[in-house]
Amino acid sequence: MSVTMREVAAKAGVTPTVVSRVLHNKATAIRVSEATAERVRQAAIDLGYRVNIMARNFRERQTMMIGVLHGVGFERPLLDRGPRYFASLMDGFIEGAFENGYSITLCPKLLGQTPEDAMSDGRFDGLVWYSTHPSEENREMLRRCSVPMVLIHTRAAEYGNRYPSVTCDNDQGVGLAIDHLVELGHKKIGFAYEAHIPFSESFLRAEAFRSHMSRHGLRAGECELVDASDLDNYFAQTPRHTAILGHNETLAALVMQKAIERGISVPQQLSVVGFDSTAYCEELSPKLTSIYQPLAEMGRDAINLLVQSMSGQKPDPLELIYPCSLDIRGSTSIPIGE
Amino acid sequence: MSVTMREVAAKAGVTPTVVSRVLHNKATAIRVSEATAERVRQAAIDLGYRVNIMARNFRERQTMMIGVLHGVGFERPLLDRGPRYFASLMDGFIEGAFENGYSITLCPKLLGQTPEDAMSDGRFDGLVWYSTHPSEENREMLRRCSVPMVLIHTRAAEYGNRYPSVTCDNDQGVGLAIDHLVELGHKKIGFAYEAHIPFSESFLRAEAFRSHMSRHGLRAGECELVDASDLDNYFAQTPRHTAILGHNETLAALVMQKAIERGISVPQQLSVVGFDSTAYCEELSPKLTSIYQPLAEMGRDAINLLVQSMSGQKPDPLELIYPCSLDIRGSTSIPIGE
DNA sequence: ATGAAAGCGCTAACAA
DNA sequence: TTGTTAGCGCTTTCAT
Repeated sequence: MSVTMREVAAKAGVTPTVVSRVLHNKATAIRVSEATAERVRQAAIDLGYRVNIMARNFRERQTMMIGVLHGVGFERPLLDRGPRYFASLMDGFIEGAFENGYSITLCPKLLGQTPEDAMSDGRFDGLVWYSTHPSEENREMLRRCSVPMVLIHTRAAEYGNRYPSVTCDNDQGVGLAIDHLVELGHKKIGFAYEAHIPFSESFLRAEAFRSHMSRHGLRAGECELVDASDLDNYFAQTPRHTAILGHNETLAALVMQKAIERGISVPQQLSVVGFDSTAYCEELSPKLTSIYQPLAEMGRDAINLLVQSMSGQKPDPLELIYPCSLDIRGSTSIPIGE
Repeated sequence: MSVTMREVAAKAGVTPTVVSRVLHNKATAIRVSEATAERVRQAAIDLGYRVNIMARNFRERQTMMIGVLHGVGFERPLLDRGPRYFASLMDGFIEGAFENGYSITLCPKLLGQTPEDAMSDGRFDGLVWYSTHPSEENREMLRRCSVPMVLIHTRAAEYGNRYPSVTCDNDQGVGLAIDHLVELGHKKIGFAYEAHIPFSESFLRAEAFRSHMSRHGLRAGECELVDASDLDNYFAQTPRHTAILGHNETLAALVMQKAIERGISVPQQLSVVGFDSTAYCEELSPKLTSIYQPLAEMGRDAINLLVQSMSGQKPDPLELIYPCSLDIRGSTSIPIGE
């Protein structure tokens, strides 16, 4: 197989301990004579020695790997097209991890049978949790997790401040969107979300929706909540809103598509606003007006919090909350006939 | 720390050997009484036991991880915007790896100091090599690599058929582009590439360019090769071509941008064709006509070849070559005044 | 059906 | 300055 430390030691006429010290110890505390050290280094080169990282990781109980549980609780998204939420996050993860000398591993469900296994079997020094689905199953998973973790789109408090978190300011972001629509003259505004998939953030955003609507003296009752899985029904009659805010860019895109299929023109007859504002919004037709959250930056900073946790520090701050902005594109305009 | 096998064994009143057999052996050869097995399983659950994967990997000399050396020999590309070459490949890698129970790790250069380290230190069961930069440094790296690898965009023969490879049919792809331009009526066609970055494929594509030009009886001398790093100069005077084929989508986009900056309209005054045809081509204005290669599929199949290598089989076939097609978009039209 | 023993390659505490 | 020893947690012969 490949060359081990023992062989290098033999060739240099020393013990493996010395080889380890010469090759891998911090320069300060080597305490090996330069002559010996040189002999060892030469032997290592001659033999093409390379440390067995798995042996070392095993002994040191660290892997320099950060795991991203991918597709747990939702479909695995594509990177090369379509909604770019995950791709944006990944860019941030990669940047943050590489800066700190960590690598990023995308981990399928079946690795180690259950996600819990992948989380707790020593494979990773830390984990990124970006599933926004707070099912009992997922909560239980987080509870049992024994490695440092950072939460994205879930507040630290939801899990007893056990893990640091990175979120955007949903309330403020939604406020921007409502303000924009109200300024355009909209009064009948709906909020589309997936009723059967309880994203943590859809509650927050729905709540923000209600509060900002009422701030403008607008109605935001049951009728203003549009179930995304029931859009066909919704559009079967003339929509009861002149504008719809989607819980994320995927949903907003779906709303646009379904509306257009029904012959409802966007933005003339229906304005649509999304949440996320990635490059995907630019690809849609019309281009989607969307609330921007700095996903790549959030991903990078999440890794930095995680790195703090992994090195035993208490992450400071425990929560990072990013303000949103609004990217106005072609999917919003003044409402018809007003 | 976390629960070890020894503790489970103690609780169940057996030895670690038995625990290992019960919990991790293939169902067939367990050879443990059902009563004991049940006791062990219960003890494991009670204690929340989870195998230490690093210990196992170390012993078994396998990691179930596939490494993607990322940004070696080129800038690390973004996933969420811009040229989507790497994102498309990644989608394929992820799909192929997950299907086979492997995870995908993106590995920064600094991991283990040199890329060679990351390649040969036992971290990965296999590697994907998609750097198309055949520098002497890179060649040396491949030579020293001691784990199974699959090459993308580099033919197996370039490295003595030591590794399987996945490529597209560059000649056929370029042929499609030239045919398209000639059909439109173009005669003065240039090929843009980065003269100072010797991508393996730019030689092949340049060669294909020459051969297909001459098939049509068109000139393809030095003047038809446009150095992408010198585009400002090229466009300082009226371009000597009515159409330019870029070595990849990034370059083609750059050609378009530089032309438009100079007030040369695309496609009216200059037709542009790219290579790769990802979603990025749709984002450009005008949308970029481009040679399509099925990157995601290629990535997935590359992993499958790699998995064969990793399991000790000779990959069959050793080379996979994919035909290209041409996606005609808005960046090509009939030449002006002809 | 179960156990004992060895060892994967490395590093660190301790000894010389 | 160098060596000895032990052990990380697991799996696998080889006994019993």
